[in-house]
Amino acid sequence: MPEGPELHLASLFVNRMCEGVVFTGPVRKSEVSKSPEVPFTCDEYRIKATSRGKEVMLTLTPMKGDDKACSRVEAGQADHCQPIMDIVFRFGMSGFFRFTAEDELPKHAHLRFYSKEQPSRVLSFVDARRFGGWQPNGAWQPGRGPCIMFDNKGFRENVLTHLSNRAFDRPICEVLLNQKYFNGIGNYLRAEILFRLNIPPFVLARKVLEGLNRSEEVFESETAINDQLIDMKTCDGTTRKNVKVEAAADLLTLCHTVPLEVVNLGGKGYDPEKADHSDFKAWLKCYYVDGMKSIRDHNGRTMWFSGDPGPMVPKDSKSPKAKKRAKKDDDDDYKGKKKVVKSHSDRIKKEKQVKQEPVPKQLKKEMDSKRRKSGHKGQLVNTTGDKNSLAARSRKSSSAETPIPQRRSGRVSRQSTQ
DNA sequence: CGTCCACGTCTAC
DNA sequence: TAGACCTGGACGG
Repeated sequence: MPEGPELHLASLFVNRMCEGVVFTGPVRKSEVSKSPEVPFTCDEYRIKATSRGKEVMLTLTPMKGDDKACSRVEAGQADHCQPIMDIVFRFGMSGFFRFTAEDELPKHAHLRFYSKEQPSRVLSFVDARRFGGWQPNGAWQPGRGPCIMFDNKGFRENVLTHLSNRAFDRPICEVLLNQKYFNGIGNYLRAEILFRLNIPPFVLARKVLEGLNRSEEVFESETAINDQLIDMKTCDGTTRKNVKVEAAADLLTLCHTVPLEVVNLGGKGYDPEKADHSDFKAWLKCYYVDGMKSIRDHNGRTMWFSGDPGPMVPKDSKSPKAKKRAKKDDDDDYKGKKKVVKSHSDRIKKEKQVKQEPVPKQLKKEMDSKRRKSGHKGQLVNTTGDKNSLAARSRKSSSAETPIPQRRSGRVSRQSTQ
């Protein structure tokens, strides 16, 4: 669940679940994880979370100060208390937090915090792919910019004062993934943001950004930004005439407000496993939506958009295979989700499972990743056309016109949120 | 069974 | 600017 909104929602989740919970003992790490051990143990401590861009910080705070047994794990003996431990997490492609009973640990729970109750409950950092990780005694990663959601001013300043930097020589869609300037934007957000403004993804970033106001004066009130100012998608984004209106809908503003929309949806944001994912899917107007085009950028990441790709399109760029899914994941298969428990005896020995080492690495994996980046030449793909039948819709019409977001095939028939 | 794809960084030629 | 790092779901044969 890993773009800025998901990281923030994760911090809210931790604070909600851990409110009033007393944790105890050492922090435990799975064997397979390559992230560091967390040298913290305490008889009684609490957990709080905060987020910044694409990072989450957990703060472990001992409850009774020094009189309790607090010691460094590595020291073995209780030499001295370690007052507070900050741990900074990055989620990679698949990280998230869960809070479960001790005997229901999720698969891939790589860092665990145990509550003091008798049947103990456990806060787990879960990360199937292990692209994520953590740093004990950590600080926000240097080099990442201000949070796009919660430091709007800093974020905006940081971009506009560095436009001469070579980082902005690239297409806007690629620069939006540069966490030095857009800490919190990820692949679905860049698509949604550019789509709202009808900005071609492969236009020089500097060109799109230069001339934006430093101060965003239209929005003096931070609070007004959050809710709903975002329906002014009709703005062109290329003409700089109507300052007021444009400022209200400029790219940097949307980099702030669009992610906040996801936060305000509640739920978990991008998380296909969850029932409440349907709200998020309904929110998407471009990313993975039927009828939108997609193409791989210079880094091999799929860019979703509509209309003109812009002049800096990768020549001979690879395009993702014709989409075929779209169909299955919506419609009604939400109801009978097999997502049920299945928690049986076989689930209990989680410890062991987490342990098993990856045996035969590389080889086939390399093949896959290789193929992705240097794959064959392809061109734009209009998902509507390619999905089931090449004829299908008029891929032409959707290419040059103002996009009319087509819902993904599935109905978002409300489902009870678990 | 196999291939392709995924919400992201990292570092090494 | 390629890989590397990983697991697993969807889909094709």
